[in-house]
Amino acid sequence: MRPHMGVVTRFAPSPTGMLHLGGARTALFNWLYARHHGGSFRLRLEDTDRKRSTPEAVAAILEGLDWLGLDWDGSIVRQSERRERHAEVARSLLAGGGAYRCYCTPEELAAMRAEARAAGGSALYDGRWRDRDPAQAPPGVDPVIRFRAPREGETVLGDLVQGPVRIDNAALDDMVLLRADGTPTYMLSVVVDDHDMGITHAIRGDDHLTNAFRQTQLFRALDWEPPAYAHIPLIHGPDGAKLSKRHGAVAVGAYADIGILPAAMRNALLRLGWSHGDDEIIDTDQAVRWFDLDAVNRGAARFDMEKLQSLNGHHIRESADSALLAEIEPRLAANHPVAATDEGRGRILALMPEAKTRAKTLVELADSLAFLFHEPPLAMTPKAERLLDIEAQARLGALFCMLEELDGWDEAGLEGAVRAFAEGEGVGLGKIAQPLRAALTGSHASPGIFAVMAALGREETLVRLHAVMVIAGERTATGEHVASSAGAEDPGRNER
RNA sequence: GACCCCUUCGUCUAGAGGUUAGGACACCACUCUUUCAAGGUGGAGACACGGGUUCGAUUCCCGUAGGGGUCACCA
Repeated sequence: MRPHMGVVTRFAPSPTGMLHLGGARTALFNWLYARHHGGSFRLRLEDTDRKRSTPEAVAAILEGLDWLGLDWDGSIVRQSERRERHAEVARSLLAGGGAYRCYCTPEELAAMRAEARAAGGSALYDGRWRDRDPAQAPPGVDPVIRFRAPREGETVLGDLVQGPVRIDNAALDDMVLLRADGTPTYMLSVVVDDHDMGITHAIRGDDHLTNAFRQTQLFRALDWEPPAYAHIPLIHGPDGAKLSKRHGAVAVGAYADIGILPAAMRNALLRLGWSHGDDEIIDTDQAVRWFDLDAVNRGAARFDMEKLQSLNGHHIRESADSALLAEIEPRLAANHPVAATDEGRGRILALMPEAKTRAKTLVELADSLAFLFHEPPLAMTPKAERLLDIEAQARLGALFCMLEELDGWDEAGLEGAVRAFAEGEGVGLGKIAQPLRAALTGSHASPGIFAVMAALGREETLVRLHAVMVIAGERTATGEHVASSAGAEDPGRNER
């Protein structure tokens, strides 16, 4: 498809809950389509159900879109504020015979449905007031206004994703346009607003497919041109069913919390149902350039957390160190105020190039760097504990003295010095690096040990090493470890 | 139940009437290596089934099965 300047898309959530994965992807596709064609992307809140719509949900949706980086054009349209316009359209339809008053009570309708279902059919309104004389209206019943839908023939939808889809008009009933209290229903509001807003393309979930037929009929009755519809497949949970609260983390905010980058989220959502050959890592500029509806799949997709994390890892690695620092600084500073100082930021930045190749989420990234701010003596993981055996402690003592005398303190110099030290000891580098890692980080796994030493700085490195030696000394003294010939009060000094 | 949609490795997907059916995640092995990752190399792994159409179908058509969606004075 060629860029089409007149494109107007919209994301039209009903503010009854969080912005979930499905809605986020619908928003993304509408946004991408508009941006790709140089058109505009509008936001409309479908809050005609006053009982279920909440300001909290509105806030959550806006926050979600903001996080995803999906900006809309123009002002937000609140459907509830357009009630009068909707009602007016319904009245004009009524005046022209395109709609009629129905005096059925909810009980009557329920009975009708039960009957239809029992007879093995679809639970449709049978149109009993369609041609009935309003003079027969029962007293005291406020009528609803129903659309006089065509009963013969079929309605064909040229869906941009699903292709041509047709349905017998007999399979559709006369939907309610205006409730008994005079408020418009969703079905009416969408049509009027899509028309008034000049929406050219309605991209939405597959679950709206049957609505499209009804809406198309309404458009025609009003003598308006319906937008082009594109019904994208739903996102399913791991069990293959439509995503819902019971699937756990479906609100986009939950992904922000676990440290997913918006760029990664967009990438993941984009690849669910849309593809561009074998491309997997797609940034937003490319997405805008490449996105079009003809490459959208028709089958539903399941959301894969593992793949999101992998994608997130890629996007983290491609992020600037300073951007990542800004992301994790608050997370780190919550437990370690030093992290928010120049000194702290310096340490984080020094290790960022190393750390970012290892993290799949910002949470992991922050966690992997937290040791920088732990106070010696460091808490040791069991594996780290095991690395610091008597022999290792002795070597660390000797290493401590060597490092104390070392000129300069940069990564390359440290690496050279420690390698030389290992050689002098007649052991592989691992025999030195691992205990050293345990002593400096409290863990058996960390970024490269020389980068860690450089980031920590000479003083802190020595303090941490010393702390380990002191503890070791105390343990030997109290007989906590079986003393070997190397075990003396201070392994460092003993070696000398 | 009625109507509508869908069906390629476990998952997301590419693909063409004739391909060794490609990639990514996950998995396994090897490699790199100071650890863990990342990276590199390799491996295992799919066209739901049955009929057609055709010289040839995984690809086109029709069924079947399976999955999903919709059937409100909700959106």
